[in-house]
Amino acid sequence: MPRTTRAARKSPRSYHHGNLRRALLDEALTIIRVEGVEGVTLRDIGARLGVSRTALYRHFADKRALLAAVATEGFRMLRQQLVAAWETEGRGDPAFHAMGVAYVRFAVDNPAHYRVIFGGVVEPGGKEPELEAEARGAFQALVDAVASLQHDGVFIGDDPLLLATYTWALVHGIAMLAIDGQLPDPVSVEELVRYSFQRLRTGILNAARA
Amino acid sequence: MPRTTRAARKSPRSYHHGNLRRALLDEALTIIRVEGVEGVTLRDIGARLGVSRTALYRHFADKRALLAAVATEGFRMLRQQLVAAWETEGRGDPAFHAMGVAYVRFAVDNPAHYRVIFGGVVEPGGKEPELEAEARGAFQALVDAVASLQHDGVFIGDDPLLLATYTWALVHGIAMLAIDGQLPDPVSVEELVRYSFQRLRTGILNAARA
DNA sequence: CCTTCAATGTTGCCAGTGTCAACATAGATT
DNA sequence: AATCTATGTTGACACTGGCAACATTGAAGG
Repeated sequence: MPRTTRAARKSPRSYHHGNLRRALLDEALTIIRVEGVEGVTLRDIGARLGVSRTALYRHFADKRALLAAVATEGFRMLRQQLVAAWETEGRGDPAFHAMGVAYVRFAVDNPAHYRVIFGGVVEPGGKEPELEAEARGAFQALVDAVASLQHDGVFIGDDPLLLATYTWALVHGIAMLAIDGQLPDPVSVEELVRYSFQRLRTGILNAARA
Repeated sequence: MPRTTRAARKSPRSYHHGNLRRALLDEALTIIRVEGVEGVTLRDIGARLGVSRTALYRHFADKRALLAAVATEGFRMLRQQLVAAWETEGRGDPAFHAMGVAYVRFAVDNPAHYRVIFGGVVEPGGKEPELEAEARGAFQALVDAVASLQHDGVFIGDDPLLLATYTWALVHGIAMLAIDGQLPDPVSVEELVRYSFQRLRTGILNAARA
């Protein structure tokens, strides 16, 4: 006869959790949101889920792998936001601006998560193929938009990869400075984004070419 | 009679080090360069200097304070590089480009150090007045250059603070993507910097205004 | 010169961390 | 019903940052 119900928090099953991997990911993300990456502790995650501290090792190689999975999910969410903004706003010139706003907003709304993705916590070198694929996917959304606007004659006909990387660096830099609290005093994120896209367009738009 | 010479590694004095604060900073920076921030250990630093593991607490409040000092020095070095490029190249239009190149080069040459400065390890919120001052100083070098070029009629007459922040976000974004290994495959840092400044200028230069 | 004292460095100790090895249990397969 | 594999647990270990108490030094003041 089994001891007591000994029910875990999540699932009705007692010993086997059923979907622990998913639960671990969600819990890790919750902690990251509230306390930042530093607050993530394998023991704490286990305790919150009513599970042992090493249960995690049946689903992730180590702590780094867990954070890599969190980063992977971050790239996926980011891509969804970007594509949504692009499609919703009509895949045109204003949609490109909306993409930029959505990008920066994602970082500002999820600063700790964004830092897990880009803060050097996990590197895209060789290992973690899923992470690399998802990263490429997010970037591809931007490249596609750029290529589309080039095709419509809105943007100049430079190498779309270079052009997309250029704009990516810009929004990434804005996002990073913003979540690091490094923006000079009277400058707000919204103001900076608005101004940056204004200046960016003047350099990118075909009409600006003499 | 004193035991033995018991000489530490640095100074001829035995018990008192003489300039331990400086030595701690240098050693921390050396470790950061080689192993990254994760490799920094109070015990290891102490051992390398032939000093106890807690000797550090007579010169820094805690580990965070040590890293904040490293970041402060990083800002100082960065500002020196920027000013040097600006002055050496003649304070003109090409000098601005040289500043950008120097900025990205600093990050690429000292990736781990750069991440200590901007990676959210230490925040510029309230505490650490020296860090904030040095951060402001580095940014001011950029603002001064922008204002100078505006005065000479090379750049458009927008708010210099906004314009400077815009260019800063761009080089910061390039630097971050580069040291994170996130640049898409065939794009090199040098190529991206060159292209970005080309595009940036077309947006910034007064001549580009219809 | 001798005493006193603040600055600086040391040792003992603690809670907390990631991770491994050995073991326990459950659910699926035969 | 017996067996096997996936999944979860317990016990241990080395390592970390940090505190309290103690030790040593060089300088200041009589």
